[in-house]
Amino acid sequence: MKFECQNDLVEMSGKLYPCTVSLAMDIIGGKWKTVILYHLKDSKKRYSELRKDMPTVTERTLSLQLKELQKDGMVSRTVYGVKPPIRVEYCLTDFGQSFLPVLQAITNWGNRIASESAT
Amino acid sequence: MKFECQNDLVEMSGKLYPCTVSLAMDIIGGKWKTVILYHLKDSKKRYSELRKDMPTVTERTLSLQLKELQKDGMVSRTVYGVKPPIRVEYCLTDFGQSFLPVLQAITNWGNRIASESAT
DNA sequence: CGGTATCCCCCAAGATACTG
DNA sequence: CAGTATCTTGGGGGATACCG
Repeated sequence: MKFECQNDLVEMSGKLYPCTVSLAMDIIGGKWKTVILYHLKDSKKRYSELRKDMPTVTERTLSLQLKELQKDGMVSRTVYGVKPPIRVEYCLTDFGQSFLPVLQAITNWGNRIASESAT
Repeated sequence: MKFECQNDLVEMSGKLYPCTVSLAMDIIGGKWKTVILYHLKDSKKRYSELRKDMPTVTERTLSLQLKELQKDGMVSRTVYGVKPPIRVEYCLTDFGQSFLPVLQAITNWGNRIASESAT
């Protein structure tokens, strides 16, 4: 299995990374981002649906992480209505979709760890 | 692209995770772990070689992250010699090797981001 | 050579209350 | 319904000096 990352300094949105692996991890790192992306992988979801999918994340954190995912172009946010109760839907962008192969690899690996340790 | 994670509470080494994606990210999350694993993917490396590969990480952090990777069974540490100067080699374990497909996916994705933004 | 020890700072993330 | 506002805390990570 041979593969290489771009192993020079990379600049992106004003940040410097030692390599492209580092850059990628800055976008999807943190405790919750991949979990959010996982729950958006097959369909758009409302905010309240994400909360049900992830009962252990706080509102504040979910909100902040969604904002960062938007800022990085991974997720889009669409508002329906203007007076409360409004409806907000989150959806993977095309760029977010490009992450799906990575997410699948992470998911497979995580499943394998859990099942092997359950032996 | 259809795939599912084990979406129940998972327990691992005394920690509780909401799903297996979360579990996987706890092992490889953080600023440096994937970068370290990247530099170990093809061959074992000495501590000093890793330092050269990653000039922007501090000694303390490199040391701490290597310890966590060992604790999680991703990396093995072998010491040669007993009196300074000693030689220490770090190497992916079999479990660490199982992470390579994920690392490859992350690498490809990171490269793609960097090249597309460089347009 | 391959690390620790020490000190410090920032901020990710939790808890809880409140709002347009 | 879909979030902010506030406050708090743990610990990840940096800088630097030192050690077996």
